[in-house]
Amino acid sequence: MILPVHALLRQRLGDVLTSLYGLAREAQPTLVIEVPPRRALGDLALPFAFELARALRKAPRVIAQEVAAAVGPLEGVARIEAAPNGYLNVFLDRAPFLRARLAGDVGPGGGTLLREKTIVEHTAINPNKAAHIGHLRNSAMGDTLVRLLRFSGVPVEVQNYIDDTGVQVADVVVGFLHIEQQSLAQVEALAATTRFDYHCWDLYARVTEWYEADKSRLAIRAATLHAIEHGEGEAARMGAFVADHIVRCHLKTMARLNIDYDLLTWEGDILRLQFWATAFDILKKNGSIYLQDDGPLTGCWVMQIDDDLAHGDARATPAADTPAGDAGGEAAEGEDSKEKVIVRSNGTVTYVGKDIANQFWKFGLLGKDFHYRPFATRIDGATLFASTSDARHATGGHDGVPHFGDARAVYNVIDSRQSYLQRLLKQALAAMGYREQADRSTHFAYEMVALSHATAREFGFVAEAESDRPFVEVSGRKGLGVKADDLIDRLIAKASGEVGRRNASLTPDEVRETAHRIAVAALRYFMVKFSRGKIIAFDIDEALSFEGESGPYIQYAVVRAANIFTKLQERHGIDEPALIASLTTLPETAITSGTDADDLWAIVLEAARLDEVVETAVRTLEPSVLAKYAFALAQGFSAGYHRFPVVNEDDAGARAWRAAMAAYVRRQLTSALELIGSDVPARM
RNA sequence: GCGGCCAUAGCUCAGUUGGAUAGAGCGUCUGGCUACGAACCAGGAGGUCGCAGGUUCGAGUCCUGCUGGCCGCACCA
Repeated sequence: MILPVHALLRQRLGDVLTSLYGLAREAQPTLVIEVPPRRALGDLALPFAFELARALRKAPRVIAQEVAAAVGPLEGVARIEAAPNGYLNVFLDRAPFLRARLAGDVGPGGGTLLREKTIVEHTAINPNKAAHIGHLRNSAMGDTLVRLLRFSGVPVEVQNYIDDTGVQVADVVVGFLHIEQQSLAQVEALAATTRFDYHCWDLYARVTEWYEADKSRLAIRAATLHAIEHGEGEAARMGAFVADHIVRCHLKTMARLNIDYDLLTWEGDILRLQFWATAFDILKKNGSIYLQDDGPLTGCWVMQIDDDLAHGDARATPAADTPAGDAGGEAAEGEDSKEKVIVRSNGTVTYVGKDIANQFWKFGLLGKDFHYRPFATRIDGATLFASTSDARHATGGHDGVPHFGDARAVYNVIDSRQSYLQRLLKQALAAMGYREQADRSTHFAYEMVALSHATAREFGFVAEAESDRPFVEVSGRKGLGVKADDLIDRLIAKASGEVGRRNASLTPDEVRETAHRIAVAALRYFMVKFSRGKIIAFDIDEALSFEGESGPYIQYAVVRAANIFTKLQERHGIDEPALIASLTTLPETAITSGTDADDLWAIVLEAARLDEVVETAVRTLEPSVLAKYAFALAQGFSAGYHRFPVVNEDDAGARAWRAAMAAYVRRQLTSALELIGSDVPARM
């Protein structure tokens, strides 16, 4: 871990800049710390002298020289020198650096993040059909964000929002009742004996066609939706059953990928517990929304869309936010001002309204709470809770029910097509005067997953494979897409073949377990290796490949590092703790002098940067930063693995320091893989 | 029309508080298993960073304009 070194350097250099040039902390440039391109130049580099050159009327090189001369001894730092071009280069004390980290003296910590309760909402799949590949990007990104935050010491609550009262559930209910003519009892029997989520997948596509064949049938959908919203009759009971059962299917699918949740929040509970009514009162009193009495939106409660906010962050210039309350005035001034309907003229609330209520609740601003019930068992054996409207089913405030909601920061993991609506949420908070909450309300947006042409063809979607675009869009509505479980199954099957071929001594169970771990690494790495703003053209062959830039490549590096210690034990009778202990007495030249030493050390230094990389990943909300880092580190290790033999090395000093490098890389890569939700098999 | 995102090697992508010679995977060509496991490694070829201005000691990165592509801007969610 490198951040403690950064902190030490910033502290001391800040002092030096003050005493040398009379610069107060506020007057100093941010002390950017980077890694020089080659180890011979140093281990850390600071370019602040360039920035100060003008203000101090001195050449960067002179500043760097003066600072270097004034720094004095610093723990863990071998020397600091000014480069001819003006960089200040820092050389670390290599052997003590690695010893301290292997001894566990330097763990994660020292970051600058807000360590207060944070809610991350992700997954939120409509509970009406099987999860598909597109959903996996959401869940993989969201879960990795959660792990990154927790690694950084932030307490996180993971929520999965379940839209059990929406049109998509209604559509499947329509399919069962009107196309398949099934009773609730028959549907229950079906669910008990089939892949229910797959059945609903197909049924949903049929319902879409059924509507298209006769548009008048859309009235049935409207009636069914109304019945579900009001909890009336067979349709409502069937809707509840479908949602519950499909959610359990989704949980199983996600659990296969090491993804789970603290709480399921059900939209139906938001309705039944009148969360909206409460939020509505607040917004009305505040003037944030008002009844439109003129024009096409007559009879609707609408919210003024603030153009300043529409541009991005709800950053507050005092001029921009003070008069927000009087938006109730006529639209006289704003030629391009818009209104968003929150409550329809028929009195029903839109999705935005429900979301506003939910967002208020997440921040503890609603003055109301759900009841809670145990819903399922989590991966680690703990209880997954779900919201409920019924106090009788609730476990109350005792029995170990955590205090849900009431967070200081909220991340909503939702695809970028919903950016506009997510901005409305921020605006609603800001308009209410909850400026801080608006600022800490973050839309974690990402682009969609499409299919490559080859994969689209492979799945038989020929008609959709237009040639003018580099990818084919998936559509749950048309049943066009790759189901998550199918993909996971194929990955496991493929990996099983490989593992079986390479490890004849493994039992079938061991093969399967190993293949599963490899499949998870492959899939989850693929889902996070691209930056959020990129559309992924999913290609089955590329995803199934375990070579090159992949999760399994990283796992393979860790397995090899582990094997070194197995062999060391076998041939030299030395285990990892003994080896680490021996580092204090053996010569250090293998890591301190010469080209080979520089290259060995470079791998160690890179391994130490995990905490720095995690901080960057969180600051930029870009899990791909971690993925790329883990791959590069594995790559560095793999190269070193060929160049620096351990077990076959005769020199005890070289052997020990090389092994120490392997031990540290192994630990850091294992942590990095954990952050993308992947375990490391013992063999592969 | 307004707003957001995207444009870097043949293909897919990194390059993240502006910094030292623009990197990686795939593909392609050459070489390496008498093994700490070749799911690997070494090396070659491959780039006017969409275009034009601007800011700066320094721009793939920041600003302005433009071009091309995608997505939003519902009394759907």
